[in-house]
Amino acid sequence: MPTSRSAKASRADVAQQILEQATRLFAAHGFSGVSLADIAKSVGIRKPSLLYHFQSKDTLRRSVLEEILAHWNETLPQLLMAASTGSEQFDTVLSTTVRFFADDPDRARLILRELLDRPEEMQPLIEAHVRPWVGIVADYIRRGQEAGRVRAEVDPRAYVGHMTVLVLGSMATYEAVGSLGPELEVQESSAQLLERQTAELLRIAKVSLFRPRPVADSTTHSQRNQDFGPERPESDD
Amino acid sequence: MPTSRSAKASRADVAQQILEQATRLFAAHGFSGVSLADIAKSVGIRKPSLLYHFQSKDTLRRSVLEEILAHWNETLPQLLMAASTGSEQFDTVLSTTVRFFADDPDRARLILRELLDRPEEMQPLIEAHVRPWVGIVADYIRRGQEAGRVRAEVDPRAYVGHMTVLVLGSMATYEAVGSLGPELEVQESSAQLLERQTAELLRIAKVSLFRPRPVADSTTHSQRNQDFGPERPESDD
DNA sequence: AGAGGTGCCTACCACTCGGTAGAAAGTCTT
DNA sequence: AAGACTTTCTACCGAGTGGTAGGCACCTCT
Repeated sequence: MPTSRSAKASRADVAQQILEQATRLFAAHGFSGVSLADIAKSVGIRKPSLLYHFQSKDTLRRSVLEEILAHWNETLPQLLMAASTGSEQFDTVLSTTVRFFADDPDRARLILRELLDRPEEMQPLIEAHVRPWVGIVADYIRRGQEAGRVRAEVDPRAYVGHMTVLVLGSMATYEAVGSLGPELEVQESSAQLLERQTAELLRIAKVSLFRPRPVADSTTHSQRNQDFGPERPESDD
Repeated sequence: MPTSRSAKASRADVAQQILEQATRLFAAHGFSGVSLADIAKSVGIRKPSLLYHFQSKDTLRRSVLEEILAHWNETLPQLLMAASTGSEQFDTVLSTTVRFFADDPDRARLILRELLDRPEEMQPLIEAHVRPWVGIVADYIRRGQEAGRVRAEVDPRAYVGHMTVLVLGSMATYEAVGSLGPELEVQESSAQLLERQTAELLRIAKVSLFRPRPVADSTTHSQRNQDFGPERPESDD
């Protein structure tokens, strides 16, 4: 076993570079649209060197996917522990999910591609990595429905499914979709575009979940949020 | 030029079969995940015969895409003419879009893949085929905002973009996403699953657009739609 | 110094890819 | 029946694919 990692490009370092480039290229062109030589070239090595670190192309694909899911499993539970109330937990899951994919849209592209290419293989991964917090959100929604805060017609699990797809799809295609966006003449930066998309996703997710607050009358066209529910833990009936 | 089409498998017939199988296979495995031999085999011919009908693999890809867009351009304007009021037009565009992809989820998969694989190439196609009715919807939303019917914070074009992605993504991955759905023990048929998805998409699209109707108080948990706006053409302020 | 391991390389393999050449088979017109 | 045209076929091509064999430089430990 190696004892010191002083010299340049230790093993883990190269493997990490390969993973990064593979993620980028698979996300952009799909698994079968990228050759091992392409990936090796973008790392600056030859194909057999790549196969020294990952036994096969399929191993590399699985590693890329696992890295994303591992990162996900590191991120969410940690933030979730800080949230005590159900309302905070819901907010955490929602905004963390959106930001996780906004931080690196390649993640969304890659998972979306896997969902399209290998739905049967993704099914158990969804079970393992998504179910737990689907449970948290679903429970919160159910309690919200009992309290009258959440729209009765919402099916908790179906809601989570649709929001997941909305986030994945929006982030995966944010350039093409964003170009439909507001009629700005000025060019928006990618960061700005992503920020706007993120805010809008959160809005849609909340508004399609929570019942509107009962407001006496709405004669003014004020921009006040009428049904952003989770900031108000106690329902009023 | 051919004068009679009596015999079996006229030219157009074979070309149509090729298009259908190519659509199916490209949707399932992606453009680079399918070989011309695969497509030819599923039609029951050899590869050179396929290349007799379509000069190259890329020609075939473009033809598949064009066929879908052509079908789309046949469907929508026709239904749109029947709709007189802005509210009806909005409803038509929304439900037609959802049903167009629910009718054949392969359409959604294929377009989503193109969006991922070739965003630059898709941009002008989006311009040409999506802009017109984005305009209709955006105008309707803007008028709705002036009348106070539509949430002021909605950006019309961004809204259309997100709804498009939501529909595409939901239909493209409806099996995987639907499996997260309600906790039914009974197996749901694909048709039922798609029907449920369709209804939920329409719900989300409307609820995230229209302002809730002012209701005096909501002490009962009635399932009455509180903010399905478009059935009520005149606003009340 | 030298043994052993690590990481990368060149060279090569069998196979598949999209695409072409050109002959054979069918079909229609006269 | 004969010619002309359309459609399909077999055979083949060069390029590129994932993957292997084996050597070579380098580092570390004894």
